[in-house]
Amino acid sequence: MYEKLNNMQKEAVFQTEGPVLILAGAGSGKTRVLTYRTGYLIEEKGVNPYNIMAITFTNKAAGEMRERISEQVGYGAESIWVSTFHSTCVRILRRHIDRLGFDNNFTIYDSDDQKTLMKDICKRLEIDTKIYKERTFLNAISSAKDELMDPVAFELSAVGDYNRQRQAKVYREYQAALKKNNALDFDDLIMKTVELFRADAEVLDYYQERFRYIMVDEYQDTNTAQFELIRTLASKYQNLCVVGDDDQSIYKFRGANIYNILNFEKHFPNARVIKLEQNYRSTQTILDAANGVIKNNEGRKEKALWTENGTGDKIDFEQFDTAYEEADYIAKDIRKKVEAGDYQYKDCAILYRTNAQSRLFEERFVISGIPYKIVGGVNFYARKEIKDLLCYLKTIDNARDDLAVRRIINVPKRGIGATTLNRVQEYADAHDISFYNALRGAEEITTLGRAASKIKPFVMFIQSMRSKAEILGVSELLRDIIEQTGYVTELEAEDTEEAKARIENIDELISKAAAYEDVCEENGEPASLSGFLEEVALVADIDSLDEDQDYVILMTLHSAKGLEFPQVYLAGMEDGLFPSYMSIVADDAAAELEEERRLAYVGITRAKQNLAITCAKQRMVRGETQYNKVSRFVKEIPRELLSGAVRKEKEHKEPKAATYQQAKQIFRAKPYGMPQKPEKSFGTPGNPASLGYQEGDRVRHMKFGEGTVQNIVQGGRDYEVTVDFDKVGVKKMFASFAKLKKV
DNA sequence: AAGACCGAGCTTTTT
DNA sequence: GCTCGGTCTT
Repeated sequence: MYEKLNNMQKEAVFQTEGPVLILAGAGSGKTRVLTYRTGYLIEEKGVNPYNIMAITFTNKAAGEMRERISEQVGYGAESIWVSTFHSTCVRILRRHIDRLGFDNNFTIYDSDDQKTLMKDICKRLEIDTKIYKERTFLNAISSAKDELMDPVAFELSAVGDYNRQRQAKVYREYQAALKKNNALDFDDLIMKTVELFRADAEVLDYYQERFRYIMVDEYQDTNTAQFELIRTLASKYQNLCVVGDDDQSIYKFRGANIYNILNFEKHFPNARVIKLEQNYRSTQTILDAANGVIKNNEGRKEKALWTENGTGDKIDFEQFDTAYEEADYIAKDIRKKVEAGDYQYKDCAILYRTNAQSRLFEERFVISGIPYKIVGGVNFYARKEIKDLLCYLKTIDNARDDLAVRRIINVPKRGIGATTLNRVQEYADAHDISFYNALRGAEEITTLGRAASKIKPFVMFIQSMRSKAEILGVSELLRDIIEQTGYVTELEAEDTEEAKARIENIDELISKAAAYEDVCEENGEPASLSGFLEEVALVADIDSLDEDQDYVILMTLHSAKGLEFPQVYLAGMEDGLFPSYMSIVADDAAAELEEERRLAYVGITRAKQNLAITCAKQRMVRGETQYNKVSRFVKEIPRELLSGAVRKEKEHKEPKAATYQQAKQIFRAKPYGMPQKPEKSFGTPGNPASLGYQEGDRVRHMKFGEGTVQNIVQGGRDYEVTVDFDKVGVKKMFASFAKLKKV
């Protein structure tokens, strides 16, 4: 079965002992190598699956690897530890963090929580957040943690630098507050684990013994803390295999240390280095373009991708006058290719530099009725209604998380305001107890007066939920919270489309909780509240990509790493946008431009068969019109690889404002983008009767009011309905979005 | 205490 | 252009 591998891949698979660096170019079959290697370890080398660990960055990658390993290995695959850096650390910390003075049921703070906490701290330290931004402090702290620098070390490094000394003070307070709340932020997860290993030889030895064979994917993205974690774990047996591509290192801003991969042979002098350069994904044209771009970077490990896949089509390069036309072209191109049967929607991906660019495409797709899915942007779990409910769960689970308690104490409104909260906080500080415990003894707080009577029911409620939590499952608990707080009832009363979307999200949360319980049951583990909260804290948007559903995928270039699509559109290839203006004017512009270039390389190499590169001469950025030149990266692609017309002629300049307004209407109605499952109306229009109205009927629209249906035409995958509204006149709209009701 | 109103800042990327 | 957060009003 190893005959399926090329010679270099075989070498990588068979080299099981000692440190190994696999330099795997884009699309060179590294996942295959890792899974075969795992199989080889178990079947040929007799290694116990229990002693193997594979670490990735995203849950999606971990899931895929787990799946492919179980196909490969069969028996015993489930005892291999395959997971992300963050969840690995959480699993370890849940068992042992008490040795560092935390409770094992700590909560995990996301960036919203961090900011709230930071705000608090700045207030307490009397720092004016108009001058010194919370984000700046948090970034400084995050970088420090990436480098394993604790507040003491930070302070030492700040000597003579007043600004840095202030940051050190904030850092110290911030850590103290986290500890008081029994909470960790994302960076702490890694750093505390390293700290634990350093502080406790017994624990370290246990995990070193357990993880005798360690594999790390996307190694070029590890930061110093992650490197130290891996190095420490592997130091006993030295069986460390890392896979990465320095050309795809795109997370420097997040602390990724490219020297982890460039200097691997220095860290592990007896390391074996294996290069995988044969590409199985793309056409030679695409690879030539990618090589043409990346070769302009210095300080990289020399590699040249090649393939046996054949030349393939040229790259379609198009420049437009405006970003609207760009979106329009891509939408039409996708439609054309889908209707010709060349591709399904899900074979197409639009990649861009910034999330903000997604909006134009979204508007265009809504109007054209093209199903799409945007990855990134506002995370499901960051939405208000979801966070509110999760904070109820957090409060029930961990009474020491003051942040969570404060968030929900007046949601829904209980008539408890800022003044009351401040008085409770003062009391809590004075008596050195948690916020929640101060609430429990509200009668004792003399300054409160009558407000104490409003607090009592809240405390009673949490207490009762706490005892229920022992018996109820997470989903039942959620339902109970919703029921008793009247959260959904309140939303129903609002009776707006936005409120409905929120309710849908809440339903989705309940299903996710139920799904969590099911999975736990299957695995024979107890479904704990903490477990659910933890899972929820560590999911990224990219994890929700579902390959079974047919939609065009829109995402940033960063999110696209590790994925591949038959048809890729690189949109907004303009100097100032990509490479970003920030990188062009940066102090270390040369280094930043190299990072941008790697990002371009990642983008190009996502394409399997077809690549289109587009840009616009003019686009709106932050309400201002910008005029941009074609990206320098496009110019680095050999000209003969490009085809496509530079669009000069103005094809039917339809009144953009009108369609724009139309799209906006639809937006207002559906503020959260696509539903989780694309609506039926996308694929199969069904018959006109399913609309529930016909020509001549009186209908009501949520924005336009009442009107008379003039015409219903089947247009592609949906019905186009023309309605004469009493107030606003004749409008054409798609049935699936208009949500017309017969009156 | 709760809702309305207005101005600032944002947009590089996120586990 | 839009969103968030702060202030002002009731």
